Amino acid sequence: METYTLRSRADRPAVRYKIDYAGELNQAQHEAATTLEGPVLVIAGAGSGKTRTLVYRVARLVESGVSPANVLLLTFTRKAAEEMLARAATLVGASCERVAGGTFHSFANTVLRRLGRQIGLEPNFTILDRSDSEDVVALLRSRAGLDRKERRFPRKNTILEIVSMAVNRSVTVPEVVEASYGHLVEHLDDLLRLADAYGRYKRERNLADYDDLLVHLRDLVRGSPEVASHLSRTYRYIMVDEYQDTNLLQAEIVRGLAAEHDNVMAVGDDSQSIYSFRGATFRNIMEFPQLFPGARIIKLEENYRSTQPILDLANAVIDRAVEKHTKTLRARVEGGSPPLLAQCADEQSQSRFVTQRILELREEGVPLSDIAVLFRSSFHSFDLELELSRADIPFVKRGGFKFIETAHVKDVLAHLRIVANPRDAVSWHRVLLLLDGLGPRTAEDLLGHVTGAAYLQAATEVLEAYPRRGPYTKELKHLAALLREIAVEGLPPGEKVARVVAFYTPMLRHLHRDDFPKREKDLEHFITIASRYRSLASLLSDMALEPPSDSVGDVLAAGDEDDGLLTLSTIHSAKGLEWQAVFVLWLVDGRFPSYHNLHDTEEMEEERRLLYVSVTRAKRHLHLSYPIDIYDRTTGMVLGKPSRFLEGLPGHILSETQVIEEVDTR
DNA sequence: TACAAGTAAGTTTTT
DNA sequence: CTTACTTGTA
Repeated sequence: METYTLRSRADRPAVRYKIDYAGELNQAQHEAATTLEGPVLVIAGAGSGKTRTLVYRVARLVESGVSPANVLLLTFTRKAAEEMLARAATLVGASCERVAGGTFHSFANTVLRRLGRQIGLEPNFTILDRSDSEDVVALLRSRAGLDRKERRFPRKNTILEIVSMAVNRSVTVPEVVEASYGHLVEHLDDLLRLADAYGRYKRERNLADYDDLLVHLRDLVRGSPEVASHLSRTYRYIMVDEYQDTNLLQAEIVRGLAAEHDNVMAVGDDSQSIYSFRGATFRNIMEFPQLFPGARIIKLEENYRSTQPILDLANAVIDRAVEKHTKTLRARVEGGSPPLLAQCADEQSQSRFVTQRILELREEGVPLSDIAVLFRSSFHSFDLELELSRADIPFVKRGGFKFIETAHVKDVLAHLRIVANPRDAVSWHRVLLLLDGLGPRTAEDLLGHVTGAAYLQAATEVLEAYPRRGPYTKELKHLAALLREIAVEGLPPGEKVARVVAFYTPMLRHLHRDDFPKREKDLEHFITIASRYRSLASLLSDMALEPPSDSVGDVLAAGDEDDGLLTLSTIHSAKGLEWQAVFVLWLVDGRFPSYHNLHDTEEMEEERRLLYVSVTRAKRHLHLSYPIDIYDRTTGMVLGKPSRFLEGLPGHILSETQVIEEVDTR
């Protein structure tokens, strides 16, 4: 038969992009943003436009015709994901907001609510936060009779640290004890029994702690080929930000999710790995090419954030790291002067120095919202907070204690969690103890009956029919009525919270006679937060995974924002952020680096990276400060030596100054 | 026996 | 300010 040839359609348009990718990104960024298929590792130095690159890559994917629903963006906080997607949306359209995004934990939560049954997890499981987990451990410990004082058995906090460390580092409990808790070796058998009981307890009551979310998701993608393949086909393009702060479990999850396509872009900076206490390891970055053979590696080294003198300090700090990884930041921003190192007589003087400099900066036109004060530990800012209030400088504090972790908010939450998961013994326990005359013994007896009930209705009937008599008999009936009331499907979450608060307020007043007004305000605030939600389930998940970090003070202060709020933050919570002016407090050996980590090289290296992260948050103005001759009561040490990370730096890197008192000449 | 209230000490970083 | 332990009370 003869043939007739159709000519190829030369005029068929290749995808036409609205965005000029080559023009708006530098060469390395462009390569990263436009490489869509296959594994890619992006080593992104601080301020190198990593976020910008990710945003453009999302846009590129969408412009190339990939459905947003097939893209997964895993970030360190949900806020980071939201911001990136919003920016991508302004580039190519609102559909970008349909990209799946969030933290590993929140992603795991979503998937497990849908598919958890495969591994024996009911969809209404309750997420335990750290203090919930501690409650469980305390209960199990006393049940096992391990709280008798002759044994000097470790505290619940320590027990959980060990168990959690084992999970996140993917090692066994004995290995953790041997490596980091040598003094507890004699208790190893009991620890193992307790760890075992803890796992069983959670399984029986449909509870999951933070670690479980990751473990379950890992098991899901590893244990069941159909589920893995289903997920892998849903999420055809995966991006993981802050890869240096992922742990082995998370790497396994990524590996499993990408099983069908290998389309993974991991972005990170080994010099900014600061979460090893959570099991994170920058080895994940190093080993990415082994996990994904054929991975393309792209380095972003040009810094668009800071002036060269600031980067000189950053480079000098990280240059002395034991394991250094070949990356030198080069500034694209002109000018700048060396960072200031201020020696202060005492803590007061440091606080006043910072306050005064902030006021000067504001005079010079730097808005408060573009200034931050960073510190190693949350409590390092207490004195400064007083000084700032005196000077009428409004601020928000990130990191440290959150409003959601206060006892009264947790009490209210516990009622709602019972409704969501009637088997949640932790919340039952908490709620029952609130009743007058009802203590741990009675609560446990009641729990035996209550959590056997499959439905809330049955559980409330148990409360009403409880045979033992006490001052609490009537209150149990009230509680039962409340729980039934807020279990009604159609009632909006805000209203549910309001009813619990109404029920709880008399107890609050009784429990906290001295300071209940402050706490009542927190609860009102909580009602407001809750009314933003459509479903109780999403409210509860968010409160566990992405709790609002604001406190009552912040809400009030936010009213008068002429030039915004000053930020106070732990270094950990400052990750990924930037400001025109940055202050770093307490650069004293023993505080920063923290005395906890003085003995261990690995941990000392992490402290060094923490300083690197702090320094690279600053765009133009950087102030480091330290008080001298501080007597630290908890350790009995006199802290007087500047941080070892600043020792022996070339003279021109820092400009050193001594803060002195004005001489009163009146 | 079970609960409440009072006293003495310990506090990194976070999902 | 919270937690663990001690003492006091019904």
